[in-house]
Amino acid sequence: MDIFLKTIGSINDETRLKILNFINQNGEVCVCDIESAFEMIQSRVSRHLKILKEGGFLKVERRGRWAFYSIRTPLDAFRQSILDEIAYLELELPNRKFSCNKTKKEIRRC
Amino acid sequence: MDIFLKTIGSINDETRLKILNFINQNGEVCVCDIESAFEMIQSRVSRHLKILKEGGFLKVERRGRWAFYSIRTPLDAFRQSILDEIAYLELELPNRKFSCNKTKKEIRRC
DNA sequence: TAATAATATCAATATATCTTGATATATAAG
DNA sequence: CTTATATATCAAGATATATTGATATTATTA
Repeated sequence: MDIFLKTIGSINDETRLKILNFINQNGEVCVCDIESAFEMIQSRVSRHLKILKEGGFLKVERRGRWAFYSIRTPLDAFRQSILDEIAYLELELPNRKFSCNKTKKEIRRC
Repeated sequence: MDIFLKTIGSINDETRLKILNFINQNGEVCVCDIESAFEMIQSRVSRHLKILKEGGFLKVERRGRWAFYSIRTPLDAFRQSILDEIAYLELELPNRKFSCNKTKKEIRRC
């Protein structure tokens, strides 16, 4: 029950739907990717990512200075059906900007 | 998007999960059935039922003094998957009490 | 080791949602 | 036609969630 409500609560927000869809389309992204693409302040992005992670949709992997967020795999059927439903919504998503200070080598590894 | 958020918002509440599951198990119920089974005041029940209806999970049919709520049919695959997921949660549900003032004839019709 | 960059967390405020009690509406019964 | 019953809606207060700016933490670079 608590897990279910945490899952549902995590997608009960327009900003998080867009972020989740953005990651679903772009694959692994770091916090600053979302920050620059959505033009949101860092603390806001970080908080939303945390909520999506605790909702069971995202996983995070730290490499160097960066925290790379991506869709959790394997994803259970229920969360996958939610993800599919969100993909249908035709949300207006910003383009990825690659604006954080990664070296070419670091970007290549992403 | 707005419809999606309304759907998600409607199940983002412990009380509504229980009410939805109660209706899913008991079939058509009137407001007072939920009122007595859950020992909740009427305005609270009425409000939650409205939200579940607007979330696309319930339909309502007025017969006589009563408003009978039931799972909307046909239910789309996404909402059905949510309903199935909720059924798995093993929520503690109260028993139905049949305590409102229906005549035997009226109860028979339910 | 000091400075910088990326991220996380906290406190304050703003906004949304839930609960309650009061009132409105509609139907049925006396 | 008046009263009672079932339901819906509203306003006020309580609770939860979102946003922002400030600060903390961690890894990297100079």
